[in-house]
Amino acid sequence: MTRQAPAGGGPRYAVLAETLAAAIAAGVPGLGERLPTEAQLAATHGVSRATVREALRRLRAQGLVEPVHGVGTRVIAERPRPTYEMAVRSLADLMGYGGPTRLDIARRDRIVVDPALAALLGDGGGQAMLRLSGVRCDATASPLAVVEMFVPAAFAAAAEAAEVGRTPIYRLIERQWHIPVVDMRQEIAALSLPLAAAQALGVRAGAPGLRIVRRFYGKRALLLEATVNLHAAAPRFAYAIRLAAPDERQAWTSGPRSG
Amino acid sequence: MTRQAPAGGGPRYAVLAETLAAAIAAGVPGLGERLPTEAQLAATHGVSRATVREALRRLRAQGLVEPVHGVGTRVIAERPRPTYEMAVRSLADLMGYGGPTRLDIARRDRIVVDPALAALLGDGGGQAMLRLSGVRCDATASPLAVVEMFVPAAFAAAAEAAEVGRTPIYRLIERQWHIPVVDMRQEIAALSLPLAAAQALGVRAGAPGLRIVRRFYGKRALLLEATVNLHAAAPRFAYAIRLAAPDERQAWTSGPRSG
DNA sequence: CTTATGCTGTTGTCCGGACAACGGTAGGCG
DNA sequence: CGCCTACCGTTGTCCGGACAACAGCATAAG
Repeated sequence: MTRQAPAGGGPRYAVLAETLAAAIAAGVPGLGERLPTEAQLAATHGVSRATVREALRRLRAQGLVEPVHGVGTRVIAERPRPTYEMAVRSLADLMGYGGPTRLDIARRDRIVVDPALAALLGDGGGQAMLRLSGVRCDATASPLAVVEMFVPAAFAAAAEAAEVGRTPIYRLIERQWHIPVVDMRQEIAALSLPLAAAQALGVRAGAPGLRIVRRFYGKRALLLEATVNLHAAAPRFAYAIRLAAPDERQAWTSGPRSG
Repeated sequence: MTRQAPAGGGPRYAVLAETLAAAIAAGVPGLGERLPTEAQLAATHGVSRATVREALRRLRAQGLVEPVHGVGTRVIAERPRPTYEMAVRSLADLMGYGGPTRLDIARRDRIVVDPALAALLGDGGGQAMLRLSGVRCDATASPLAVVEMFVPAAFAAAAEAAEVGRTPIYRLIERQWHIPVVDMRQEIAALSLPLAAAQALGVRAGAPGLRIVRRFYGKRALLLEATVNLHAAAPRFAYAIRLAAPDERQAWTSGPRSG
């Protein structure tokens, strides 16, 4: 007899978790209300409090409930929110380059963000910034992207480090000022490549290209870095990302197999 | 006396977790090696096995270790991976359309995936599929994208539902066969728009466009749906996504405050 | 030499209990 | 009436123990 889901079997905490999740989905207790106390659940379901806590841990991982120390466990959602996470584990991987790449900085200059650039970056109008311009190449030194990086004047010192080109600027900022990136926004669009970029990428001017604008923020929407990458069209370049359901999902859609 | 991090205080499991994390960062045990057994850790640190397991649970949440039933606990990373998650909570939000949109299906036909299409979809060569072709429009009925959707023949019945166009196909499949999407891959590239697509989008043939290929998978890499979207260039269309550091981060950079 | 069997060590599950930390409330005090 | 304090219920932490489920290995059987 095979039982995949812990509908009537499996670990007791899984059974209890499913029971409670079903009850919450049915609206008892409703949104914002409190579950019975852990001791009560243990008594009514004939298990120990440790088992109840394990079940509640699952519900918490699903975002259904939230325990409050000294008060109780509140229902904060009626259905589990399906969250997906980037399969890439770091922002660096997010850049989407398959193999190792190198960034050659050709020019550094200080600019003031004019309205046109502010519209592109979505932020920082009138702000003084350091601009780094260069080309990113793959292992065979063929050009992958024309890159412009913008760093607020306050963090310009980070761009003086010798590692610029090998280490992302936001990481240098994090190291020097201890401001971690908590938010990143990315905007991808097609466009006709301007002459200079087309030449650098080895295609004719006006050829279709891919523009990726990334903005990195610390806490309180503090802009740390903005980059504009211009790529050639397919099949020269494609930007691939992968989203996966987090591991926990397997943990609560099907218990550990047995039998 | 205020202690923020459980460096020398706080819950014992937090102290133990920090100790183990520091040891792993120092390379003992190294990547791929195994931690001492839970019983050994309990003995050497003078705590109960339950406390050890709570500490290991933290390390696991950070992606540092992975316990294997009946074997031991292996080190799978030397440093906590900063994982970022899509700020969007559902795959539907991922599509990146700001407002409500409508999809009009113009044609349905059955095809067999030829090598060229297999290369584009990255999968399913020689497979029989149902193809849905149409145009996605925004609220003002101006065209946003030319869409082609491919559904394996086994799931073609899902595309017969009346909700096609309002509900994603993968959701219809999930409802009918109870196969959830656990993996999604997306590939974005620039290209010159072919004549038909250019006309539908109201731009001249050969104008730059954005191609987004999405593939949805169930368990065991089972292809559920593949879509190809063609968009006009900036500023007509841009694909925006946002990544945020998950809440957990706070949970393990600083233990529960006290004092 | 290959296959089946049992043993051993490890993690997974579960129990019952105890005290600490915390939020909210009722009562006492000014 | 307003403020402070003690109390109570609840979750957080921690203990010690027990058995089940599982992977890997050594041994025995074919």
